[in-house]
Amino acid sequence: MKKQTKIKQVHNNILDWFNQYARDFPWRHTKDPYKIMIAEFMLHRTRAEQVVPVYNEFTKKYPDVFALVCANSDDIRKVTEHLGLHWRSEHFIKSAKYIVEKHNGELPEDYKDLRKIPGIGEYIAGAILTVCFNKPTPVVDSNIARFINRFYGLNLKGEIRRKKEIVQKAKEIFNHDNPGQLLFAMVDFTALVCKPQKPNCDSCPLKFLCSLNKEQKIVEES
DNA sequence: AACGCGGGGGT
DNA sequence: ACCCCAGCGTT
Repeated sequence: MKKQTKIKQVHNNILDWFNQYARDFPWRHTKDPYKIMIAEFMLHRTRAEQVVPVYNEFTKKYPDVFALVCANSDDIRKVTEHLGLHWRSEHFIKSAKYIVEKHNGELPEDYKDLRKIPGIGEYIAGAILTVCFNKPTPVVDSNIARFINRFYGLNLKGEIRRKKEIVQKAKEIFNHDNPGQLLFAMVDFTALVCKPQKPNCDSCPLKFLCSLNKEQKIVEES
């Protein structure tokens, strides 16, 4: 068997796992950056299953940024209100106006330009770059941060998401020829296996590489 | 670095 | 009764 780097094994094991256990969501069938942006606004601190019907209604009603920019703000609010975080409905309106005015309705492919769009932060910018434009970019949500902290035994505490060590590891992980698929795989893996509480270490495809597994150190040393 | 936002589902 | 969720903007 060919020797692989650790990061290659992480990629292979995660993607093999993903082939079998991937969740299916409507925004995973498009690379339209507008729709990815809409999905990510809705997924902000909100469960994916809860977003599905809202996303479907929203994208049917406002299929592109030009439809959205013409929309009535009360109508937008009605579609999105039962997602909670009510102030988010302003993001839909402000981002659409900004994209039409500054970018002629096209989402930019540049990180700094994406970050200037109202409501788009580090995570959403990274998600758009990886999923829509296939540009390797470190994408760190709270789940991926937790995974990195565990897997590499960093033992960081507090607000770890933006810490240098976490971002550096994320950079290595997302340096991949299909970073968008890797993001979806990481999201599902950290939601279903490497969960916040009671992770399913027994069925984990990375258990023999993980710092939580004490046997791993023996394997490495032998 | 830390906090508020928020309804809804899981445990 | 908690805890957590594909984060962002502000302090």
